[in-house]
Amino acid sequence: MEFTKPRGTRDFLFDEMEKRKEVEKILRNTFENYAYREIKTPLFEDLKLFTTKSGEEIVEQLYNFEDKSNREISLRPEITAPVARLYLNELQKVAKPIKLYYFGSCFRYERPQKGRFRQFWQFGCELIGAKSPEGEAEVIAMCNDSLERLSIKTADININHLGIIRGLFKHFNIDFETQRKIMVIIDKGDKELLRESLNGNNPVTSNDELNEILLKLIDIIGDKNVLKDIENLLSKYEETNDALNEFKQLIKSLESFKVHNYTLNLGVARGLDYYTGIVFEVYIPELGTQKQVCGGGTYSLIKIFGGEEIESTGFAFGFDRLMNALEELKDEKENKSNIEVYIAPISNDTRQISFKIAQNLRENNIITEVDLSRKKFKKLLNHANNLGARKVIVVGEDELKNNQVAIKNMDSGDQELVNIDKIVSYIKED
RNA sequence: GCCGGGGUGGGGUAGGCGGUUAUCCUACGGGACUGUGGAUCCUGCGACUCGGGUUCGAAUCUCGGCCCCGGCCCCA
Repeated sequence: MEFTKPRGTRDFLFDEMEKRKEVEKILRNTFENYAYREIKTPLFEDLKLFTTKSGEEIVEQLYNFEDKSNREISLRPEITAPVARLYLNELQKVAKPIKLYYFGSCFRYERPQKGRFRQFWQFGCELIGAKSPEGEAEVIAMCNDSLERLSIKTADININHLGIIRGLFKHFNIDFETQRKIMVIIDKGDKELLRESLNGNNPVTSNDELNEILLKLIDIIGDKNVLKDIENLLSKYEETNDALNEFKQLIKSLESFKVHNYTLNLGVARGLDYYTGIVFEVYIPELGTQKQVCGGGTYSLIKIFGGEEIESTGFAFGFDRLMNALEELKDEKENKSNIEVYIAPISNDTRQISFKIAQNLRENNIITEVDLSRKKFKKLLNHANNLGARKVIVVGEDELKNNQVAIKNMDSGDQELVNIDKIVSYIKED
């Protein structure tokens, strides 16, 4: 074969697109139900937009290039930064809070593996300028709602408040560089590595008291009852009070928003310093190594791009991983075709009338296929069967003399004569 | 960027210590069957990922590229 698709990309065929559209529809309905409205940003942006947000190191994971006027351009690796840019360009004077959502593909030059592609889709949202625990709670509620509507029951939402650990850093006067190192290690979720990094031969910080608290903190995972443990642990560090209070309010609001399926997990972190409030991640254990299907949190990103200080809470689903999860979790139900009616003209003389019947059905939103290949009648039934059509309309001369056609139910094999004028109502009734 | 396993008709596969025409299933086309499907039979179409090497001879052995599947790194 001459051409193959580029590494890490995929073609989607009919059945798969059908499923993806269904998921997309559910997510759109959910987000719009919470009064979010859709935006769309370019597939490529100035390279600087992404390096400013994430550092020069990410260039090696970007699809970047110089355009014909020597502009440094990059395909977008995510949509948060473009949204922040859009906000600065267009939305600064719009009444807050602003709710927006997006769905589009992103590009990363990475090694493909399970749940990771070079072109992939993100479905995400931003709540801009509503920094409050209840704002964060509603965002999480919408995330939870999305998963429920997709019938994903094994998803686990892990929530943390980074203000807590930042309060500790402040208390112990930890410099930014060290903070960042610790955050990165916590983010990895590797407790052994953390222990080694704090207590080993070459510790990132020599503050024993801090180390001990950190090691205890990241072990705290559980439902809202672990709040007490956290409070006990932090009672003497008043720099953590504000964050802890916000955290408690968040949890209270979560209950009001009817979110019960969540885990408080002080081990969820982010390596980047613009996260200011809660962070959360959703895992689906069945997915294996790339089990994270969603990440989000509250951050102050816009200031980095030169805007006024404003906080935003958002998250994005890895759309392809959601699809993987649904595939993984689906119960064995057969892939039913959506073709409702197949029209089989018995002879060449009945073709034209068959097309008229087809158009009539389609005008009534009945998914209809009609033979266009001039196959023999027997083959037509075979084909209709392979397509999974529910009903076949047999258009033959004998019946047409009485202004009738035969409609065959492909499940039962039964067949009835129906007047041509009654076809639509006959199909709809069934 | 690193480590492993792979790549045979459209889809799924057998063969693999080199040796005639590369196996089977399925799909697709035609037919047995002049207007009734999922069956049967016949028949047609159609493949060794690419390039170099070893050899009289490579799907098979060897090296490299590309791609796929796992995993590591990374994950904004």
